[in-house]
Amino acid sequence: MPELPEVETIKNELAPHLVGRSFSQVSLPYPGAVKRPSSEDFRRQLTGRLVAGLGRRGKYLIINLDKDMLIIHLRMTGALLLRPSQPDPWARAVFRLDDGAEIVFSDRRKLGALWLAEDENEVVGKLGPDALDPAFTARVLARRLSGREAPVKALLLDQGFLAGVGNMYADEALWAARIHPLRKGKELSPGDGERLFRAIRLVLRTAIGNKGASISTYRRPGGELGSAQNGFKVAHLGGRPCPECATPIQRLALRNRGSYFCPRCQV
DNA sequence: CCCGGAACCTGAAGGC
DNA sequence: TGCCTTCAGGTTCCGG
Repeated sequence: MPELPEVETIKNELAPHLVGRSFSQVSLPYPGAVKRPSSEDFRRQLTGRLVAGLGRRGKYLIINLDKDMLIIHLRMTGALLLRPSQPDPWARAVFRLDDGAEIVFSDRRKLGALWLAEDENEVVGKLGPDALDPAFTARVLARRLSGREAPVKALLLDQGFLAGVGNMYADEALWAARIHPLRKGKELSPGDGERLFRAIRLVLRTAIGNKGASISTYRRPGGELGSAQNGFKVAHLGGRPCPECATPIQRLALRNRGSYFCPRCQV
């Protein structure tokens, strides 16, 4: 599932193909993928636009244009693929560039979303601090945790609390910080908060270095897999021994999501 | 504001 | 073999 490291990888690998190019043709096999404006206006207004640069806020990819910006969220199964060799049955939008290249927005479950916006805050305005933004510090995290009754895992998944962390990396960060996923935000000590902050940064940076995690459908723009999943300690590893103490990793359901943790290390 | 649950989606996997 | 249920989880919406 694309979380911050996956979107960052896609941004980095797509940029050389996109920056300085313009969109010569946009087609929408699934117009429902466009959230704003209407799919017809989206197509018309995007055609001919020049790409100035790529950015990211949380899990949102932001393609800055000479006017306006194209914002893409991949949700669960979305991918942006360069020149797919086979016809893609899950193509929801196809962007042809002025050099003949094609970028296909492929999304099996149709949960992904596209916007054309004048100001990014129309789309990402309610996000919390980006997990890799220098403005996000241990002090900021501690302040945001204070007084919160919700389980810390639920807070990490709330993009209004912190933008970029999803289910996999929340589990990895909580394991690295030795914090049980059900601990309430307000019950975390200053030491817990400091360890959690460092764990979040380390886990995300390591995953970016490994070009993201291909747990299920994630592919990089060239079709390659990421390798971050090979370094996972607990995420999706129910029943396997904890790398620290060999206790079997447990799974619990939190908000309809699988949460993996070590019942001995994480208290 | 805070919290938890359902809905949106489709394909894979498992039970019987 | 085939039908049915469950699971996968990022986000938004809604009710308490």
